[in-house]
Amino acid sequence: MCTLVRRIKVHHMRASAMADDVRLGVGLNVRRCRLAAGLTQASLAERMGVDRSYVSGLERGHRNPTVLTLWHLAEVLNVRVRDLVDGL
Amino acid sequence: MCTLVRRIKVHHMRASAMADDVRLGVGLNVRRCRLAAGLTQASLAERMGVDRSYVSGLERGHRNPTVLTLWHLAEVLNVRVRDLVDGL
DNA sequence: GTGTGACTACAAGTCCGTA
DNA sequence: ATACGGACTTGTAGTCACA
Repeated sequence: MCTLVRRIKVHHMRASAMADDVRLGVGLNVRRCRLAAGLTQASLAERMGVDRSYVSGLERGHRNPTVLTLWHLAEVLNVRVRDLVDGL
Repeated sequence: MCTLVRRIKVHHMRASAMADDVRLGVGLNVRRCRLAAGLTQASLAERMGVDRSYVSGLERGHRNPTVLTLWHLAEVLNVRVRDLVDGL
């Protein structure tokens, strides 16, 4: 499981900090694309067919979305998935 | 463009077929990058700290990895996450 | 218009094996 | 060296009421 990942992957940084960075990076990308599209969290959530609170948690880096979720986001935001993982 | 065509066709396809396309797309990208790095599934799995059977299922499009998993893959494969979501 | 904790269902990911 | 499966634990998806 992920405990193994931690043991192996800790080179110079703390594993939990890296994980947070990744999630927050995606969250900020989502927020940037959402605002660029002129959408509120509520309207984005409605177009995706998910709850607004999920979008909220996502943008704040509290969620670790799957590639399927990223793809749904990209569709609604009219961007590529790669734009949502920018900086990673 | 391919992505645009896909986005249009989406309205006429079953949702599960789209999901399969996304998962398989990631799987093929992973396989391509892994072979380019000269790694076996076993060595990739070991370096990531995940089970080898997971890598197998991933490359065959049977898995829906999270962004954290994609990031771990990218690190070990020495590529960017965007390279793993190429074509999406 | 957004942040948050608690919640259930189901998928992510493990560990064992087979071929 | 890889595909594939079963049974298992952990975590994500997705929701809700309330701040």
